[in-house]
Amino acid sequence: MTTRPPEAGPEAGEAALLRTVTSFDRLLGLLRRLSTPDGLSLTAASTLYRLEEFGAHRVSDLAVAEGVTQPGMTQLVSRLERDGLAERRSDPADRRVVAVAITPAGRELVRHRRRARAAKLSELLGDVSAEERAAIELSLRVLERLAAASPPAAVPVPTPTTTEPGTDPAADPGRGT
Amino acid sequence: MTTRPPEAGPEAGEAALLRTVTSFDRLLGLLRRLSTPDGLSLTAASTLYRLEEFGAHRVSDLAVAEGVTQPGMTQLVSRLERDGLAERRSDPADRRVVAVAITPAGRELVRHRRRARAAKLSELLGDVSAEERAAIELSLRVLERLAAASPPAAVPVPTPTTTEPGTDPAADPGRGT
DNA sequence: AGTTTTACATCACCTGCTTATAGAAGTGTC
DNA sequence: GACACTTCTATAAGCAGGTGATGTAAAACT
Repeated sequence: MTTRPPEAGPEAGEAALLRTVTSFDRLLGLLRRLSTPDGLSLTAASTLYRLEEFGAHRVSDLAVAEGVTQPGMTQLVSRLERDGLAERRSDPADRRVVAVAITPAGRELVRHRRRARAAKLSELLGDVSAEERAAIELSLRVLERLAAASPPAAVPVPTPTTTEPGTDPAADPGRGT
Repeated sequence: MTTRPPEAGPEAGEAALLRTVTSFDRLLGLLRRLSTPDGLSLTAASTLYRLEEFGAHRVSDLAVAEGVTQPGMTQLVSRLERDGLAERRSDPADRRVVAVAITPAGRELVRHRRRARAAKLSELLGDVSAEERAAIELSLRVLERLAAASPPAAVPVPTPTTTEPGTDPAADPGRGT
């Protein structure tokens, strides 16, 4: 662990990449330690966050965005609906489409979860320097951006209206291609 | 998204923390996109990495280190053993204990996986600036360190010998408390 | 109108965890 | 040195959350 500046040689970057990959594969273990007892799986939480931030989505767009198959997302939406956290709305313009939207209860749970996990994360970051903390915050945002931009471009609702995202019950779930 | 220096006010850190938590919960989706077809779950990969880097571990230590229950780890070890990637050795000093060690085939697979995922990650990081890339590398190492240090301190084998870690078949899997 | 494509749901199945419990081996007590 | 107690791993039963294959209805093409 030499304190190598980022502009080191190219093969040094190669070695660092291998280390980074290892750390990557260990992330799930860390996520498990942050677990909160709200009964929400990681995919469920991420989906709810998305619905809250960007408004209604069609099922297939959610599937791509979360990196699961369409049947998997259909089932997840069914679970969310059963628990009152999301709801299905039919699109009058295209009756094949289902628009999935978050419910007030879903919003409430998202708020609670965010706070609970923030507290846990804050505790976990107790011994971390401000510099490292800043690096974590930056890199997680970058990684999130990468996830959104990667393979088949899972672009959420383009929010064509000027309403608050996710608050418009008639938000157009048009596909994001 | 102002380019705020890390020494900003305390309540600004609070808001950033909430964003960070959200990104955190989305990490699984990103991990799914990196998937390689080697049939290794994230926990399995992380466990193999650990065995490769730090040598033999007892089952319960692995369970703590990976954040799963002891029966869960017993089953994972059984799967690894069935696939020839790890093996159980009995500890003559304490016959309750099982020392789990990686096999040559396991090492081989770890090498392949690391390279395959490094290639995928490298591709994913194509548009990322060197600065952001350095932040990612740093933060992942910090997060890995945090995971290792958090709850009941899952310290691996102290490697009392001077042999290459993980290459000594008789590495003492003494508990790390 | 007939074919093809798109969008979602359903089905059967599997992996990877969980909790509860059992069993075997070490440890401390008297 | 027999007893209770603790520690370590394994087993059993069950559930959540995925997958791939397929069904069904609506839209789009020609």
